[in-house]
Amino acid sequence: MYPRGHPTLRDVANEAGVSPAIASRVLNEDPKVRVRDDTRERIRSVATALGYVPHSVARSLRGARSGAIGLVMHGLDSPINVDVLAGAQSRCTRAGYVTLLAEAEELAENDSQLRAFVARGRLDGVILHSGYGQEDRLVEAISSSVPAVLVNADDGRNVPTVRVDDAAAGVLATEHLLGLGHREIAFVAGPDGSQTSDRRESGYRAALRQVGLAGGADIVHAGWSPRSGAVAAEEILQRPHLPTALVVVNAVTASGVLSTLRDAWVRVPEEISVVTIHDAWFVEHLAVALTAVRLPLHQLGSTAATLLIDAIDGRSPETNTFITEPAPELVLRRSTDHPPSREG
Amino acid sequence: MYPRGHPTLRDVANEAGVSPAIASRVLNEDPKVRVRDDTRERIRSVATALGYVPHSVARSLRGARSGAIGLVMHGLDSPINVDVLAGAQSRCTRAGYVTLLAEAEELAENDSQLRAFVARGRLDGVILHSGYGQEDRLVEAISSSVPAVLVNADDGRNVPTVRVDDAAAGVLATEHLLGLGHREIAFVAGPDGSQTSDRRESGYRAALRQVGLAGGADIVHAGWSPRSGAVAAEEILQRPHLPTALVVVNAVTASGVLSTLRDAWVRVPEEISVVTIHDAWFVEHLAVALTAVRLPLHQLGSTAATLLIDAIDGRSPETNTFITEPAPELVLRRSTDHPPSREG
DNA sequence: GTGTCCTGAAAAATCGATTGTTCACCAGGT
DNA sequence: ACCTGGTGAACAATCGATTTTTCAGGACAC
Repeated sequence: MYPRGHPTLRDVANEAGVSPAIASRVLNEDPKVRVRDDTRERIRSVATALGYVPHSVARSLRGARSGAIGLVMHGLDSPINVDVLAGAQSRCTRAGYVTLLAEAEELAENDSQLRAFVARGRLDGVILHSGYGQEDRLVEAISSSVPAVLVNADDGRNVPTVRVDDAAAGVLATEHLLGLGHREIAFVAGPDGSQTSDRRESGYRAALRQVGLAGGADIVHAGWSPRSGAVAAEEILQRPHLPTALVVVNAVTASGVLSTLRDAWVRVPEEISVVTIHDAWFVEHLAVALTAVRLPLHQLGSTAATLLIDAIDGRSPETNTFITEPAPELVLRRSTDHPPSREG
Repeated sequence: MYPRGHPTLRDVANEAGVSPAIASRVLNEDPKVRVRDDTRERIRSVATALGYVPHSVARSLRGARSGAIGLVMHGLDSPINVDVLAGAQSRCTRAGYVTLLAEAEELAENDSQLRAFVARGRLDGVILHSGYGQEDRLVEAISSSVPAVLVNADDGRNVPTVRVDDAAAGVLATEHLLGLGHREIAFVAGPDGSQTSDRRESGYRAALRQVGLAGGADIVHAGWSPRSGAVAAEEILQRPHLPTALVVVNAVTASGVLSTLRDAWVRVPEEISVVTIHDAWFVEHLAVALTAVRLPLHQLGSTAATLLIDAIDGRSPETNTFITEPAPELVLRRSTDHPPSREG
């Protein structure tokens, strides 16, 4: 081994009896350079023999590229966004980038963490999982330092944005219930300010309007946690008149809703139908196997990564992209059926 | 703005009429240097005015530290390990490190990804989520390049290892069932080669031995997926004689087990009790709210990070650490009760 | 014999910050 | 006048790889 542990390019060059310059070009297969075959061979075999590994930091410093992409996610410990994360991570990795992971809340609260994350030279670009409201400063701070792509945000900033068709998903879920004969359908929404929830809600409203039920919108506010879903369900159960069906904004929220209904001995779907948006892995294992709208969330992540990489490579990406393929799709399970008054 | 976008230290120094050397020392608050107060002020205000941000890559090159820690996880899209990931990520971030995320399978399969990840200078250390078997090459490749801490692996390598007390969790789950009067208890195990599963199984066996049921061990092999749990449950249901209780190695596997039991109209816990190890968020929302052993997985991640940071700072960490605080704990829910023959 | 061209490779500058060494200047002592 | 000492800051080397520029030496033509 060498004094400081790893052999450097200079060590390889010395050992091969050439200059670092020519060693660099040979090892990087620079086509614009003419080298004798035996020299080329010698350099290569010395590099292998010494176990030479390029120093990524030195390379970045000179090359102005770090080969790293930042992933800023909400709620790392929540299962909601793992698909997006996995899709983005996988695409970045396959493209030869390494990925840096950060949590949006931490970054927004802690300036020194934010600075460390976007420190110059560290990142070639950032994928910012967004649409949670109240994140203008973060988006601004990040997108002014490095190329960025937003995931799930509404458009309206001058930063490229990618999202799935949440409104269509809301329509699909609601039309399914309408088709089964339901007319009293409540929407269990996410937290205030969530653009994702708002778009799904607007789909729900649109579907109601379509059948002339414009005034029938019935919104119950919850959040992204099982607990908030449970609270919303309790609220609904205290009404004198139950709706015959629920559209729940999200699968995690729905898990809380279903558990509360089970504990209150309200039968699903006999007494009340439930459909959710987001076909997560666990929905078929909940208290009742849950009918859900499948969204291409993995694609969402990977497409965001693709767009970002385009931007890094200098191709300016579209500013507003919908993932339409595969299209949102209803996955039928046990939790939806005709409303009680019309059963059979 | 400056030619290449961001002002450099030299720009700040020029603007303030000093040398880069003194600017660096002032901005880093080097105590060993004497500077007049007005000079100090001038440098600081120029830096602020110009919006100077240090170039992390240049700093790393000189300082031999990158300020980055690698997190290598199994199954990023699986919910099993998010707690560990979140714990490690959070601890690293708070300590001022950024975190690089990679998937163990990808790295093991793809040499160029592995090389990009452990390229010299990029990482100060790696937390390697382990214990899945068949990963010797990966552990070797990583731990020979940078300081590393293994999570969940058996010891026996010369790499520091952290884990929770899986055996104790297995004992706890099994003793709970024994205490309820069960004597025919099957263990639904993880995949072959999983050290985590093996340790939990050994706890199960130990608890049986403790009450003189050494020969009563009944192992059904499954895996980490809901599907594998479902298959295992189907296998059990085809027996002429059902066990009265199941210990399931993991909550995700258990979700498949429970769904299969529900679909086969086998009542839990009236006909069969089920307990799982790993009190994930969703276990209370499954087909039946599931009794589970809570493990300090978040702590596991954060302790691994702490040990790694110690190692990076030159303090050699213990080679074999158990997370004992908080201790494994049984969380009682609906899925366990007395066996049918003794009910009441 | 000298100038030109080409090949193959070395030299040196560069990326931006850090850090050990050196240095100019002034006050005070002899 | 001359040396000493301390202050405040500049100088220059360094980290490791990349890349532009330069150069040595042989072949060839005139």
